[in-house]
Amino acid sequence: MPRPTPASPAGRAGAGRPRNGRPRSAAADAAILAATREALVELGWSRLTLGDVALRAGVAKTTLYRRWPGKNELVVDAVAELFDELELPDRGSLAADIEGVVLRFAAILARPEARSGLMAVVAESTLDDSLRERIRTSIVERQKRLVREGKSRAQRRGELPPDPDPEAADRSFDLIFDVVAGSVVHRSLVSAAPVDETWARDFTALLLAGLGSAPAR
Amino acid sequence: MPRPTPASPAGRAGAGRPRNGRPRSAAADAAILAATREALVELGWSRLTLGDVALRAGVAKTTLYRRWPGKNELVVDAVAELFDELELPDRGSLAADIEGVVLRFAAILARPEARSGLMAVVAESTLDDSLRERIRTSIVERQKRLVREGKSRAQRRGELPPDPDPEAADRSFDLIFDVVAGSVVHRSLVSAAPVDETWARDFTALLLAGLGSAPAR
Amino acid sequence: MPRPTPASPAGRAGAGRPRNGRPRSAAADAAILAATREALVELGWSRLTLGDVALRAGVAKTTLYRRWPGKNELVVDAVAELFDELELPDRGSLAADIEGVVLRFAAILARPEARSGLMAVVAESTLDDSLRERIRTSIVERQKRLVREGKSRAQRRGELPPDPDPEAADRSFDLIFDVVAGSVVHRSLVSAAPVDETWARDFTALLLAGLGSAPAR
Amino acid sequence: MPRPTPASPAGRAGAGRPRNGRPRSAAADAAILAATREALVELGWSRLTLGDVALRAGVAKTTLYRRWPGKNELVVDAVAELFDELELPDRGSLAADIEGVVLRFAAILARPEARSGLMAVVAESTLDDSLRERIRTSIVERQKRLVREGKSRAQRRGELPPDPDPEAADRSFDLIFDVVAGSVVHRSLVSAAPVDETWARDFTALLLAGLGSAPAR
DNA sequence: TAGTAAACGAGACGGTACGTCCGGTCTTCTG
DNA sequence: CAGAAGACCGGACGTACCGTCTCGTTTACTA
Repeated sequence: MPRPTPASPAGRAGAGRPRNGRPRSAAADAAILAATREALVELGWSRLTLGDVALRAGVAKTTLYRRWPGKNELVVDAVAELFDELELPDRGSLAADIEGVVLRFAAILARPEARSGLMAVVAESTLDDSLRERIRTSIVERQKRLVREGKSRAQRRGELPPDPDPEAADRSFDLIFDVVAGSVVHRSLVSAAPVDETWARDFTALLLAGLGSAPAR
Repeated sequence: MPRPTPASPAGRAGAGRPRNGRPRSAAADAAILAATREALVELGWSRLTLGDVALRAGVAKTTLYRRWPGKNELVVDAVAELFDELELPDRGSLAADIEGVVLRFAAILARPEARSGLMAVVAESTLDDSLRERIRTSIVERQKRLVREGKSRAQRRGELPPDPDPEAADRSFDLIFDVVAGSVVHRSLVSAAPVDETWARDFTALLLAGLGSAPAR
Repeated sequence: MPRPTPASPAGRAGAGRPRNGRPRSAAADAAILAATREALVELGWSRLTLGDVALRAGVAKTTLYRRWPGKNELVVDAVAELFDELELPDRGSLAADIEGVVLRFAAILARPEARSGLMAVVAESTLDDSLRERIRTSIVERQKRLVREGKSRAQRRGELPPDPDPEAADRSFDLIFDVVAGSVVHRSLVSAAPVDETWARDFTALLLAGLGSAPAR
Repeated sequence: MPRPTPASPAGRAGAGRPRNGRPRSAAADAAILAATREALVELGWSRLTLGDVALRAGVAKTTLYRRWPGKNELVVDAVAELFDELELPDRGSLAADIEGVVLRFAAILARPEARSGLMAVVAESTLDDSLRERIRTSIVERQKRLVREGKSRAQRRGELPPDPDPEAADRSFDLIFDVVAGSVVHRSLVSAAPVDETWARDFTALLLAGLGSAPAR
């Protein structure tokens, strides 16, 4: 969680600025993000109020606006922290690894703060490029590490061939990420059906079969 | 679109009710839904206001509330109409059919009123079961017809075996729907990358390979 | 109190406008002005809050802002009503009439809502011409009637000569008004000393002696 | 102006306290009072903010609060300085002396910082006794010297009889002060009419005639 | 053809949240 | 230790929408 002071002006680098004046309270950041998640659970995105978040965090509204420009940015940061706990333990085979990550991802999506927060900011991002970028860097790119690790682990095991063509590798890489993340999200949020072991096994079977013969073009 | 008067009290059936009094203007419904889509394009879900929709539609706020209970329900109905134009022309092979529907689906998602409207109501539905149900019946179930038709068409062509076990058939049916819809949505809204012919071909290859050996278990 | 709807766009004339829509609640106006005076008593001008006034009046803040542009205008109207109760009963002689009006005027100024309200809006009016105008028409001009009546009554009694030169009459008229009102206000608000019968008698003696020989020039 | 450091804890007198540490900047006091008057001119009392005063004075808010308890007290001190420049040059006759002081007093009231500052603190003082006391000692009592001097000068010239009864003398003294100050203030701030030589002459005539026969009771 | 009942436009209503601003206090670093 | 800087809490500001309500008006069907 070493996410930098959220609203800091991009990059922020090291301690150059804060020479004068009272420094910002470090505790406030954590309290605000925690309060945001708590409010998301109880109220959902649309009924969530910055005044209410400030109240829960024991902080003045001013403090909140000093650090985040608005509700969307705050929610992105609050939700991003949830996904940092995703890990990919080595279960011995590619199939088991995939099933594992699918179930863990679904477990996070089962939490109300993730469900409503994530979808709402994605919706907002359709008309706000800076917000989309914030989501991409804070959440999406951050989790591609899981696909990356699973793949190289499988290559070490010999379950997948090494990448001959780096360009094609990239393409299949992005494809897999979209298929895995998209399918799980759709199943759990839109179809509103459980992502249980049965579904995970079926999905993994489909994906592995596709992967095996997919070298595409 | 023969969608029934939206806020009508479920069922409704034959014209038993409207015995006397001025009937509801049929034009108003269409004007309101069109105005809603227009406002979604310009403002996105969160900045869209019902007062503004009423103004654009040349209608009083009262009229709007007489027909829909709130913003979410209105947006669901406005967006649902967009998806009714999805068709599945017979392109001669299962692969071509899948590529076709993926591209058409992506084309709809490329329209701003669909992007922000759809994701926003999905987000809202995480804490509102009746809204989720409305989405399911108005949008999701409605489009499963495409998968159903593509599948039976492929079975007629002999590209897919007939369903031996109806229970397993249902499972694979839902799985395919989530994979197709979820992957396209994730690619276009979250990854913010284009769903072009290259991607559609790659995705179709992966899916078909998986389908071939999927009955697994 | 036939004071017109306060925020009405100047003049307003008769009932031409309110053809459409729900009409404004007449009761709300009275409740708001009463609540304003109540709050002035308890809090004074600077601690008085429009939100608090709305709360006391059992009215939404919006309603308040729909009728008055701001705190100053509201307070002017609330205070103006207080001065409408000033009367000038005929006590038989000019001296007795003056003493009477001085005491009644002082009695109004002794009420906290008048003290702090009046001075505060006068202070604000030093940088706001429209506010000064509002004070002039709503309060000052309104009360000149007292001087006018007292004077003509005295002329009828033969205590004062009839006005030969109307221009000089105007000048002495304004002078008397400023001297009476200014002295009483200064005594009671700045010097913070009581305007009792003794003071009223002394002041009246001074004024009458001055009046007798004042036509000067 | 040798007014002592305003917020100093009453009395204190000689340099007993400031034994060690950095001494308070003497320049800061003057800068703050000047900035206050400047802000009063531009903004009026209600829009004047302490943060803005500190900024104009080139001083931190902390420094300001160390010396004055709040906005009202600061404004009283800033306005009080303005009235110290009132003098009463000997113009040879009582009538000329009165006309002179009336015009000079009006000239000060014509300055925006005096107009809005003075009336605003008077308004505030209606619910704050300590503020009223501060106004009385800093402004009102201070200027009674003018009436005192004019009166004894007139007695020396033989224009007024010596005071036989000291109690009655006091009463007429206060009365004259309220009439002069009150009339000028009311004419210039409430009636918003000019206090020019014509008005000053009319007013003086009225006052002198009243004074001549006023020994009251 | 008249009556009647509902839908309609307009807009005021009580509320809630917004994002900003200011008042006073506090905490840090510099002189 | 005074002072500059600025973050902090609290709370009012004036605005924008919400969803409801009350009007006067219009438009069909029914009697």
